[in-house]
Amino acid sequence: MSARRMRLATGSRPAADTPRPADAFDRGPDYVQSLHRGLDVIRAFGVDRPALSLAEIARETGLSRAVVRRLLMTLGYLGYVDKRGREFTLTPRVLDLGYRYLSSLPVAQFALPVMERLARGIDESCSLGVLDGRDVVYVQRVAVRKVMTINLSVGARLPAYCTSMGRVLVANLVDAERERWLAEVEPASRTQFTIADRGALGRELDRVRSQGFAYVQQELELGLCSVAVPVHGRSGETIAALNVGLPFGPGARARALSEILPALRRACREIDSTYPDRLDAVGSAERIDRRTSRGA
Amino acid sequence: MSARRMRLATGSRPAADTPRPADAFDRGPDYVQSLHRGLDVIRAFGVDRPALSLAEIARETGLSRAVVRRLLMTLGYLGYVDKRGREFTLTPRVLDLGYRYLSSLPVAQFALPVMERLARGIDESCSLGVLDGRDVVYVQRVAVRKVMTINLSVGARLPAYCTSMGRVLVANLVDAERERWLAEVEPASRTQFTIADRGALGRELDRVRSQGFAYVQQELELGLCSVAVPVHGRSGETIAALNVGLPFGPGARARALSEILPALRRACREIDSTYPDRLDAVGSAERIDRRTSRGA
DNA sequence: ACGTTTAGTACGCTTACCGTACAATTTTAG
DNA sequence: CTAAAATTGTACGGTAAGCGTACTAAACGT
Repeated sequence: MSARRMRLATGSRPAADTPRPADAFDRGPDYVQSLHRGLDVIRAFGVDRPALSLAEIARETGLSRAVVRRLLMTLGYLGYVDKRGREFTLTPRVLDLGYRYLSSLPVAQFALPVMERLARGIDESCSLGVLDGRDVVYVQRVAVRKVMTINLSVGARLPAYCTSMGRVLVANLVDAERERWLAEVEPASRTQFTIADRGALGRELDRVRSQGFAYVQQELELGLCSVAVPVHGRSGETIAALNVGLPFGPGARARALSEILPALRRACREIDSTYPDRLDAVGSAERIDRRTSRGA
Repeated sequence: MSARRMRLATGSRPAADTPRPADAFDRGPDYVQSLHRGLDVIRAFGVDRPALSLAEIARETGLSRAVVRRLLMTLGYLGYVDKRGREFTLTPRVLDLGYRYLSSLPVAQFALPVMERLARGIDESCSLGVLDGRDVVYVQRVAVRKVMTINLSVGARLPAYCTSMGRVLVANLVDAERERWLAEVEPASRTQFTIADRGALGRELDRVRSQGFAYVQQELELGLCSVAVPVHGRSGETIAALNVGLPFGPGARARALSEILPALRRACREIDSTYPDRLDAVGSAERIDRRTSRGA
């Protein structure tokens, strides 16, 4: 019996009894297995695995070789993967997919020139990020030469709980979502300074919200600090976060608060006023538990 | 009768009679419809369509509403799309897909710091691109404030035939592929300066290859010029192109050739020497005709 | 209030997909 | 250099996963 048939058993609608944010997606009867599997094949590739063989992908994804082969042939036919000998690689075409998202986020475009000026002015890297579940995702970035241990570019992800942008974004979620996020977050002590306690994190979020910015010092990584402020949409809701990273050292905090923060605020006002209409999507914490099993 | 059954009729292997580059993909018996359709749903979103309703997507993709719904539910379940009211939007998660490709292209990482120095030195924007079929795809970019009519970012695409990076990349393809590319290109006169003649284009490509760089003046757009040089992998093959754009004006050409070109060459040598092993994929023109029907 | 468009549900049909099994090829090991 | 191991490619029967039509319900526009 098909999974879809279950609908008969359960009766009518899937009954949104859990206080889920209105429009949630179940893995309900409407679920296309092949699409899920195909996307997982793409995700099998990554930083440390630029080229994979059929068998490797099959092992990686837990799918049968026959299935992986069909999926790869399809992706190849569509131009998303290339084959050299027995190795498969992703093609620039998959970038196109991601680009769809970026170009549907106008603020990423409008912010760029402002970010360039800002980064030059203070000679530190500057990024724009949005929230996706537990992570901050970088949607725009202007780097300056400084050699940092962390090399981030557009599309990169960092845990929200220990980054300045993450805190700003979570702090400005509507109450219900923030609570949900806090309840589900799993903070880890990345350094000895990381706030890894749920309670303390909650209090910090309150503070961030009321003071309108987040300053994080060596919580993600030793030697690294950052300040972030919220970027607002037309109707005032937070749609992104803008941050500046700086090396830790004596006076880092003072510099962050007295020099950088005001510059960030100015940049934000510019962005807020510059861009015209579409104010869309900061992303939400809703998605937190709807991940594919083979997470992150 | 299933399409896969056809294999019985055709006998053994699909017979690579056409002089296709060794490992080509057919839309053969191994083809997963749902994956193709699902990816098309993602591609339905774009610059001018950040939020779409079910019916709009169905119209856009030519799929039945029931199918689109199932695909959207699946994408939603996996966290690739969000739903607000009746509108669907892409989430930052799709960026993750594109990011897989970028991070599997090491040169994009290694080039960044070099590009930053270069861009600052000459105060002009600098980009790194690879070839994908008929297009150049931007995989890294360092912009400077100058207001250009064209606003490019990572993931953007431009036709190869009328851009400096495109010419460099095509010029350095192996002979067979370059011929193929030339035979299939459909040049259009984007400005009165565009080389829109196949023969002239072929000659220009030869020149570009022998001289080791491409200079393009107002062929893509009036007021815009650019110079590009090839970036090499370990084994000497061209794996990307590095370019600098500059505004057109009297002396633009002179400046491009006497000031910018040497700087580009220097930057290239740095990149060539810097990065360690993996030299992968410049992308190829192979994929040119394996596009989904609802192309670019 | 009424027609029109859109979203959601139901369900029978079948094809598109699955996975096992086998053959051909390449790689590793001894 | 040959045997064993691993990987890719091919074949094919079974079926459930996905399809699309048809209908209902809700939302929208005027």
